[in-house]
Amino acid sequence: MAKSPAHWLMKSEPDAFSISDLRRKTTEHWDGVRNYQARNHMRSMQVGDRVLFYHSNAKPSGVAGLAEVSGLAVPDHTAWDPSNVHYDAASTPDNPRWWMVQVRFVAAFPRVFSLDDLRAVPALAGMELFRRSRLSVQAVTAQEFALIEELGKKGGSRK
DNA sequence: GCCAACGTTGGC
DNA sequence: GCCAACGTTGGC
Repeated sequence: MAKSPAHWLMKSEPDAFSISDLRRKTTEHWDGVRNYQARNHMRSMQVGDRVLFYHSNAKPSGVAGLAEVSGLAVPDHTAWDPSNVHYDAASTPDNPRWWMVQVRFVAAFPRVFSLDDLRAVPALAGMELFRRSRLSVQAVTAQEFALIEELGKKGGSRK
């Protein structure tokens, strides 16, 4: 049993699904993840785990707000739909390959705490984000999470 | 739009 | 099991 709550960073392209979308919907399934490491992270998540909602491919990219895990991983049914962009014929209802958790909106930062903002904080220099930039679901430490929560709520730069 | 990083696929 | 080719991610 992992210590609870754990802390995560989850990426979404805001054009597809943003922190504002999550605020409007309150909860949403985090579907479409097609990377094994990211999937494994989701399968280890517990309800109540805390999440940094990260906007990727954005202007600027960075942490846009906070969420929490509100539902354990379940099979990602979008993998079974041939018309879905994330369709994967290798995933079946009998033997699902891809999974998704449910997340719940917690807070939106007044401004995105950008990559530049993150890089400017020495205590965050060890973040996986800087080494594994392509991994869409990452673990963060409780210390990193607390610092970004504090700084993000104050508002990042306007870049 | 470019391109570096890197995960996946498939031939052998 | 190796590794080249290929596709995707994501910052810029």
